[in-house]
Amino acid sequence: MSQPDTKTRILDAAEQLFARDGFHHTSLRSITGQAKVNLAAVNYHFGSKEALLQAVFERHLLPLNRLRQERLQQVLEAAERAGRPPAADRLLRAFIEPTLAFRQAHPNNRAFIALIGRSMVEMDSTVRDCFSRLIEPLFRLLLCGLQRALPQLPPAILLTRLRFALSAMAHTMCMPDRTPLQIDSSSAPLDGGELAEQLIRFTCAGLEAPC
Amino acid sequence: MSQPDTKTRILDAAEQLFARDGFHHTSLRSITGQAKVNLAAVNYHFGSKEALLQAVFERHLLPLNRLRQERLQQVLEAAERAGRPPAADRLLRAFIEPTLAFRQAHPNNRAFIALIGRSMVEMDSTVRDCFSRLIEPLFRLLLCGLQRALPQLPPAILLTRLRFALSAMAHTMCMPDRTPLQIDSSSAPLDGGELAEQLIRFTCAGLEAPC
DNA sequence: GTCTATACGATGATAGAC
DNA sequence: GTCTATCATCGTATAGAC
Repeated sequence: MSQPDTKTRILDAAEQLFARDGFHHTSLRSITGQAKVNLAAVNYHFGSKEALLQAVFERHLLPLNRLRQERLQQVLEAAERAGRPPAADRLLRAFIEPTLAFRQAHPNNRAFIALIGRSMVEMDSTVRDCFSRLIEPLFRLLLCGLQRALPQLPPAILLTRLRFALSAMAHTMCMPDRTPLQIDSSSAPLDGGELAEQLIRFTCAGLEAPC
Repeated sequence: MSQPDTKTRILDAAEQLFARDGFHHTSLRSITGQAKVNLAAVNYHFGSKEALLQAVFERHLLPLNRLRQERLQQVLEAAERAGRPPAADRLLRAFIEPTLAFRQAHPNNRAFIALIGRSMVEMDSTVRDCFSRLIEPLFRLLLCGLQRALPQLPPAILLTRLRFALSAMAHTMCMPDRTPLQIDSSSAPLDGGELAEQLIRFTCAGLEAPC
């Protein structure tokens, strides 16, 4: 088996280490060490540590976002044809299911999805701004669909509730079984599919609560 | 007006800068610069940057947690006396309202609550571990109360839903009007009290959703 | 006890030789 | 494209003044 090229080796190492240790706790020296390339190769190929983060995001997030956007638009168009508003749970499902499918498609993808979850709730402006640029068009589409699904909610209320829902989603993606509660439950943790179902049920009930 | 002592000046500066820029983007030099103390004063008074973070947490979180614990126990005891399970929304309210009241008690407290919100969703293990130690007994009490309020939910499901709820709470605390959606809503943002009401309504509906 | 000045090793980043 | 050398800045540690 031939080694992937320098750029790919750096991306692979960075994705894994960013997801495991976080952006700021990952040094370029640890990335280049694991990728078996020279320290300066990162700056040559990507320009900076921050630009490397963006490249890591774009490699998988652009295709994944295309998938989610297609699913969302299918739901919206089907509702349009039927002459009734889309169902909130179908919209949420169109958003969540491709993410889960991607995560389960390959063992390496777990690290990427964890990184995405971290980034959705990241307070650090370096990481958050970089991620926000890539994800916001999709969030906007979801909000637009939910406005049609739940026309009784004032826009400000819906936006607030969507933020609640996205926060819950983010945590589910990055730490399916740990935080913010570290409590060691005696019962077995939920598997990926069951967790996604619970997430959809929870957020849907919250979004649809009387106003 | 006499200056507060060195230790307090460091705590004040650190609290503000940690909340604004995050733990890792705040250098000890910027803290000691703003506090107008010598760089080495941090290590003398607190031992390390991480120990300083813990001191910042403890200064306000220990009293606030006592308040929240009292409120939670009042709800639990009132239900006990009435011979019926506590209401989920009362438990959530006992948790959220003292937090909001503290935040509105003094302008400087806003930075601290933002820091707490950041810490609840913090991926970085330095910040999260330090914070978790202080907050987990309270989370445990809340979980315990919710188990009585919602006995029909299997423990694993309830724990999962509580994690969803806490994630939404965390974001509300640290960024009442911005993230993860940066979308500039045309409608006016909700004020603090209304936001808390929406949060209680959302999380309560999610927790009580059929299983 | 408090505080200051200063130094150390590691980091992200860059310039220039090859 | 790659690598070595170098830089400013980071958290930390310590010696010694007051």
